[in-house]
Amino acid sequence: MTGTPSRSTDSANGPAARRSDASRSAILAAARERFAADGYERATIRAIAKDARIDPSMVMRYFGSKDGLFAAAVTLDLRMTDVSQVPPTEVGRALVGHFLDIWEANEELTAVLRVAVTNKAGAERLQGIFRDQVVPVAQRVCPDPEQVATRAGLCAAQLMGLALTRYVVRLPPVVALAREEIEAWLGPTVQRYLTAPSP
Amino acid sequence: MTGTPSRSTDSANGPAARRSDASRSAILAAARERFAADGYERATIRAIAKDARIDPSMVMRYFGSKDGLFAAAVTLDLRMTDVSQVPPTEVGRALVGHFLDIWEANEELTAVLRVAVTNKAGAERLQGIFRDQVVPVAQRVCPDPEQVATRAGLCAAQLMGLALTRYVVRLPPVVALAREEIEAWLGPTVQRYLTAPSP
DNA sequence: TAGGCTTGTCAACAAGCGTTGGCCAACAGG
DNA sequence: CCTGTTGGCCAACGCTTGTTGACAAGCCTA
Repeated sequence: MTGTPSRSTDSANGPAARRSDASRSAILAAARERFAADGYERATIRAIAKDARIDPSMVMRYFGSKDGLFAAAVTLDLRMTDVSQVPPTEVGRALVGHFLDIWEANEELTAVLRVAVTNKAGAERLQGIFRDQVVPVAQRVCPDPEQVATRAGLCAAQLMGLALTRYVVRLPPVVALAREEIEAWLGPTVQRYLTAPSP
Repeated sequence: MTGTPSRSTDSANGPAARRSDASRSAILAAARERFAADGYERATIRAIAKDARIDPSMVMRYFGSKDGLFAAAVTLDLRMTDVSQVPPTEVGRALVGHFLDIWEANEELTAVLRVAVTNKAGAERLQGIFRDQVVPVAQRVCPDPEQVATRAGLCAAQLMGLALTRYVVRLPPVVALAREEIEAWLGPTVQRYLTAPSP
């Protein structure tokens, strides 16, 4: 998999592959899963270490503390660059679909959301994601630059509400929705929040 | 069992006033506050008891366990009966306003939301509130009886998303919104989810 | 082969948790 | 008065948590 562990060239090859990389990534994967399923407090270092089949003290050695582990495990990239390529009237629907993709691809967003609710650092992480990744996208579709933040916030409220009810609280009617239904219902909403004239 | 410590009339006077009622309600108030601010795990019995200026063991005596305390502290009544009195075209806006009222009147809804994210019993409590109090209201405004649950779920997603971003995660642009702005933006959304033809 | 990092195991620590039971003071009814 | 019930505090229990340090085995270089 890793091919050459690169003992020789260390200069431009990134941070020098270590023998423990397998353990590191096993811990990170287990951590993501536990944080997503249990939230911050109930995702214990001991449980994560057990999932990764490793000693809890190794988690501490590699990541310093539980906070450090969370910071290392949850680095979220929404990959929202291609929004300018869809027709302007379909931006809402495309964004809804994109978020559904991300939400179902892995558990990182669920982890962020769950942790953000009970942990201050988690909430700040989510605020940062919104500021650095959501607002800039809204900036490209939104007419009035003064309203960008507000409109992005409205979209976030709608999309995170969907995620909350569908993936976390699991309200039965929201869980039962098909992908196309979600796009058809929420697409126009997001579209309006982004582009409609201010009411 | 309980005997009759009541001084005078015990027949139709409810559950017989006790000498400890002041302590009981102090505990319940502190519990609501802590659950809303910290979520289930971090809202410790010891902290709640300290807020209520009482010994932790009394909390156990009165409410049996931490689960029992949560069940007793968070009994949520959305008071959603008067929806039939507003003009049918204004139902969405009225509902948004009503929820803002409830959310800002006390901290119970925030408590339910925060606990529902990390605690299974909390999630079931929220599902019950949705089933028993939200869906029936939608039933009265919604044309097609087969779609009532779906449409109620969509409204819940939008409204809980607002609450999540405004009162829990505190995204700055959402916190900054004025009440009229929220009603103007979300009202039409909720209205559409409830009454517009299925897309 | 010797010596220094790295990776891993094990046992323990202090702190905090929910929970329990015993004890004392204040009250109530006879 | 005495007696039983109630309200309250205190000290402790068993357990789990994040975190630490000592120590053995493995690898790499010299």
